[in-house]
Amino acid sequence: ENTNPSSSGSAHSAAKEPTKGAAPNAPRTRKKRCPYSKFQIRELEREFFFNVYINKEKRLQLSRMLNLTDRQVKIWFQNRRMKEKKLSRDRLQYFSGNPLL
Amino acid sequence: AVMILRSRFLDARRKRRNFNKQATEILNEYFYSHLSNPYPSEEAKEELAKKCGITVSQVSNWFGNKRIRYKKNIGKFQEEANIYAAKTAVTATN
DNA sequence: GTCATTTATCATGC
DNA sequence: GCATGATAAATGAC
Repeated sequence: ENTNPSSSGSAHSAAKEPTKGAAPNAPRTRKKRCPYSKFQIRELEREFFFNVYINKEKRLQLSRMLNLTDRQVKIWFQNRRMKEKKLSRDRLQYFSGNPLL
Repeated sequence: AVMILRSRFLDARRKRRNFNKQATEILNEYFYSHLSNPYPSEEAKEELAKKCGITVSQVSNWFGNKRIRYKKNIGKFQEEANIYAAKTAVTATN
């Protein structure tokens, strides 16, 4: 399902790389948002269930298994923690003021 | 009963419902009267949320979508911008 | 690290 | 058929 642009070979073939020698290009293009596959989400969620904060070792391991960069896995956990916090806020707001509780 | 509430909560989060006309009116009024800096503070968001009968997150979502969609196609919102510009001008004179 | 945001994508309303 | 609200990747301030 997931047609990852960064296929086999170099794991960091992103569109931007700061240290590129003789190319002081200022307009570094923002990486296009690519939704992750069901398999990738399942594995990320599985690890998130065990520990909300992931180790550097497990992060590297996961990134290799899911064909993602370390940065992507790190960012995913950050966004996932924010999502969890928002879910808690929404739950509180929704169930508060409810006559059934 | 708790499970019913929980399922209803999950469904309510997934289903999308349009805001009523009055809420959209209030949000647009703020947006076009702060077009140079359409970034309401946290306090302003809370006040807007209260006046519109929606949550602060929904206010943030509305401004996020409005900013990007306005920037992507200013021409499409020109008529709308003129309407609210005139409206705020009238309220300023009163 | 958090967190507001940008952007694209998803899902629904009509 | 797009308009619109919500969510998912990605960035940057701090």
